[in-house]
Amino acid sequence: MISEKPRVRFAPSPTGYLHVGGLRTALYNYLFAKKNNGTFVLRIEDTDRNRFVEGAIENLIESLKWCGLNFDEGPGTENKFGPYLQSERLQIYKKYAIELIEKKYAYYCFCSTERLEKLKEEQQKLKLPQAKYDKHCLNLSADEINANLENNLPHVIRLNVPLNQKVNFKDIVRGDVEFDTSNIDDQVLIKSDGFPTYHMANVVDDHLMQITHVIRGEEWLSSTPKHILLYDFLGWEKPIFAHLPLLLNSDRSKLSKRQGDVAVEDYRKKGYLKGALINFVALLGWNAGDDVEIYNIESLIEKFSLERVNKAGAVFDMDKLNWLNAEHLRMKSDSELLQLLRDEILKSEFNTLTLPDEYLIAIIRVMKERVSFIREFIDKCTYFYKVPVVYEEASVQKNWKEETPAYMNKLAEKFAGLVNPQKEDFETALTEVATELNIGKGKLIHPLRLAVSGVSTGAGMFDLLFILGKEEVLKRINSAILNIKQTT
RNA sequence: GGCGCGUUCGUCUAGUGGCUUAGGACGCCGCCCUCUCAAGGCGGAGAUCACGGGUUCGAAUCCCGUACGCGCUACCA
Repeated sequence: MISEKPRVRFAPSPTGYLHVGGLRTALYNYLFAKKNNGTFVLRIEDTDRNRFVEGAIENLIESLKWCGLNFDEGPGTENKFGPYLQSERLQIYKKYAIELIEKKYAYYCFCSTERLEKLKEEQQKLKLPQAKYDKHCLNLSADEINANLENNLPHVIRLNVPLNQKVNFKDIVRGDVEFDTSNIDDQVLIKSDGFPTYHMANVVDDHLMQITHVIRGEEWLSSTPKHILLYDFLGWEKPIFAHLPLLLNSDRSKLSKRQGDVAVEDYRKKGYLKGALINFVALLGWNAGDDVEIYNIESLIEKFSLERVNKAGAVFDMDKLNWLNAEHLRMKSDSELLQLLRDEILKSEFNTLTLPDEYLIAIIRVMKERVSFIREFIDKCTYFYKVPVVYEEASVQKNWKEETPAYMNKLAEKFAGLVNPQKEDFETALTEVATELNIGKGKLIHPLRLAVSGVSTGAGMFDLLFILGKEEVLKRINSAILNIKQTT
């Protein structure tokens, strides 16, 4: 446990949807906060006007909420640390940028993109280890700067990175990391449109919002020294860093849209349960050190620790997600499943049917062990929703023999005599018929299943009969006798 | 190219110097259960712990090097 209450943030840029990698980052932040009685902040890093996407923020928050990762502070919550949209904090960044300029830790740069490009080209031609800004504008006189500013010359503000210094920090996941400032460019802090870059905004906000732990993706590890410099120049206390391993495609490249679904909403639409998605994503890069694989959010909060986060990237394995989905589905109560199934029916071809709760719950009970997705309570047993019109060819060949119609007639007769039959009554009746005909029960069960369901797989035979009810069963048997054509 | 990070079964991982003939999970295969399909139970195949050197009585575990992968190298985040 952390003694002081930690404050962590999930700081996505609103590019249109919540990426599963982002979900994992958000989740670890959330778990860490909840575990340590801390605060989970959502901050929107919308400082790139070129990448503005209409509705992206709403969509992001919607996905987060669906997953159950509710933030304590963020857009819409009134708090002394707001606003939480960086685009609404421009003056704040400007203020600190000016402070840095006054301390000579930053400077105005009036270089044109043309000059910058030319500089880069020349440096590449010289095969320099890397292209860096040449600090040209650092040498401008005060008069020149003022004149340029007065003439409204386009400009940026750059970080004045010192040469030949070591910057090191301790990362919770990676241990000690060290960089040489000679490899760090004079990063733009404030762009010519007045917006800050990520580096400036994230440091200023993390400080002002009193963030204690910066938990983010590994792609930020390389720019952390710039942030360290900024904290030092501004005289601020640094947060603790934890850089998370990346999520990967099956070919070990960074998880991308090209190779499958990456948005949380995609998985939601495909029918994954939020509990399963969370469980799965939590285990991608973290484990408690034991053999437990199934978690709900509470148990994750209880067990989570940043120290047990792995260093290496993890491949997103759909097979395991599917298995987890089935496990989570089975953990749900009948009434929870009923609600989910009703939602699913509304979206299906059976949305006009009036189905009583007891009927659907009966289906849920017999199909629960046979499905991985809610939609399969429909797709894997459509015979509960409609009369079979086609009969599975392979099963017809295997089970529908010359004598079968006679057997089925006999069964139908026996069933017809039953009064308000329960599951066991159907079973007894079938056993009697088998005995009378002097055949094995299988000789009746298989063709009966085909006649009643049209397929060869599914719920137990007598469950099936009971759920459908005597009248429906009789109808289907008779219809099958008329419609199934023997193939032999 | 430079800088940084990483590397245990196909995949997610356990492992922090002797308990390890490297354990679990998903997937795969087989058997059992059984009216089918599942679920469940049992079992199997699957990792020379990237490679090469050290340190040590002893290394997947510590050190060095190499290879490979990934990330960053923007007035994108």
